[in-house]
Amino acid sequence: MNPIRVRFAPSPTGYLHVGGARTALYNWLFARHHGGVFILRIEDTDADRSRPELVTAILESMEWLGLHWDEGPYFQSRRLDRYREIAAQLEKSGWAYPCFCSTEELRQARERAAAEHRAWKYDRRCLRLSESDRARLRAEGRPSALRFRVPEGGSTAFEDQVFGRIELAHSELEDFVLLRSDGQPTYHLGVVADDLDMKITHVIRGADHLSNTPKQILMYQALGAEIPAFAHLPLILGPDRQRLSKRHGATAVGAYREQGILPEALVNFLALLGWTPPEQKELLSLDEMTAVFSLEGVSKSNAVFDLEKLAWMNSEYLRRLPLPRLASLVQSELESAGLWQTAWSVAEREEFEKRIALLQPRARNLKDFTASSRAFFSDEFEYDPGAAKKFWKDPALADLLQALATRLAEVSPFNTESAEKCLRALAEEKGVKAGLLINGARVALTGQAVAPGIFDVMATLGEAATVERLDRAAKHLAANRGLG
RNA sequence: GGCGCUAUCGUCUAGGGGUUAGGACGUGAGAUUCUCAAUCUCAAAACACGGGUUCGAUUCCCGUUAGCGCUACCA
Repeated sequence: MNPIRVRFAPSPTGYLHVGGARTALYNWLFARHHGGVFILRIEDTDADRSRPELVTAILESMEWLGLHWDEGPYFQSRRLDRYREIAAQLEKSGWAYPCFCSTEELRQARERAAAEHRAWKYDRRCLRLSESDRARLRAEGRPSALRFRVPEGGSTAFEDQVFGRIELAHSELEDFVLLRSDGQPTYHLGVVADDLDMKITHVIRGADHLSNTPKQILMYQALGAEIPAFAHLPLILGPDRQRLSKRHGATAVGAYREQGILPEALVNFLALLGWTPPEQKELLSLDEMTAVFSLEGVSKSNAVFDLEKLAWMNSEYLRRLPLPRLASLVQSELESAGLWQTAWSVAEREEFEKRIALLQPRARNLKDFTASSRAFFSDEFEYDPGAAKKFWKDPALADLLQALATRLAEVSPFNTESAEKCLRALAEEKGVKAGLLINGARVALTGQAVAPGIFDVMATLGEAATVERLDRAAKHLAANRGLG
């Protein structure tokens, strides 16, 4: 009867990274699959590390991925009174107590223990303080944090939707801090209070919180509240099996966007990192995933982020992209590369789309259009040295390309077929292999060793540009030959 | 160190008491060919180790090892 409510709760201490994005995605899919509500919450209780501008960046990345939220974003920084209220409730019922120990003395105690290879946890000395001790310390102006009182014996267990039964002895837990001495709530207080108030039914988050869960369950119990279901997700690792971090290169969602990755490709790739759809289908849209998503398909072991597979998936999506959408994406690329010519936006839109259609089957990412395919959108391009070395070796090429330019200038109508007929006739006449002319022309027309079929390139570029570029290359070759 | 979790090709994974251990990415070979990609065909590639349980374990149990996580007045 209870509607399903889930949340994604990033903290604005960095950009949205791929691990967070996957957590958001699974929450989103779970909500959509069950017709539930997906809530976005910003956990910005760490005033020192939280940066407001990162909130905007995170929201943008979510939108870009297509993960729209139904409620929020809620900000923890705006709910401080509520946390203090809950803290007070816990203190009143004896589940929490003030701690006057300074962070400095605690740090020293911890270090001493570590040096002696002793396990250490807070010794609860402040729990033993009498009312009068507390009153005295307060009168002295000693600041205090509020600690949760973990039950002495026994253990707390729960049934994780992914990992199964998890149990932790209370002796392993220390009396953790709920409220810092400056009155700011800690993560544990924030999450529990929010998940409670927001009526979250399923907490789906990274497995790094697995060991935190018993603490939170203890808090739910202390508050007499209903405990939500938990589902922890295996972590995403770098190629060295270490937790993904900056030194692995791009980890932020935005960085992949900048590299020319399509959001649907990234989403699909991330979905498969730790989840297997029925039938093991690889390419799925958000809608298809929604239809079959289930926590049962989630894996228990960490997954390595494989850039190669992402690149492959991106090319699959790029090839399937409807032309108008691809065209507008390429337009943005060209604009930011300073290659956009406004004329294309109106009269020559069709011409523009023809070029994109020609390039589309080979594109691996959006950047290809402004990099290796630059010659299709600008007359200013360089001859790739590797390409020239590979296909411009033959000294006869200067004359051959010049002849080709001359011949092609007379072809009418000029199209794929007529251009091919013309080139092959010339090759035969000169007694050279067509490939020599073809590959030589490829470098002349595109500057690259790799490009679509040369006759399609010619037809797409048009007669004037084709002739001009062949002529230019012939002169370039002749000049360089002269220099020996 | 303590506690927790995990363990199938290089990577993502399917499977599960008896299978030629399946798929995808990547890799290699071939076909095609004007380059490259795509496409098609083929190939190499895995049950971490040791004990049990069992007629039979990759699968179930225990241990070892390894990896990861937690062990903060970070989240």
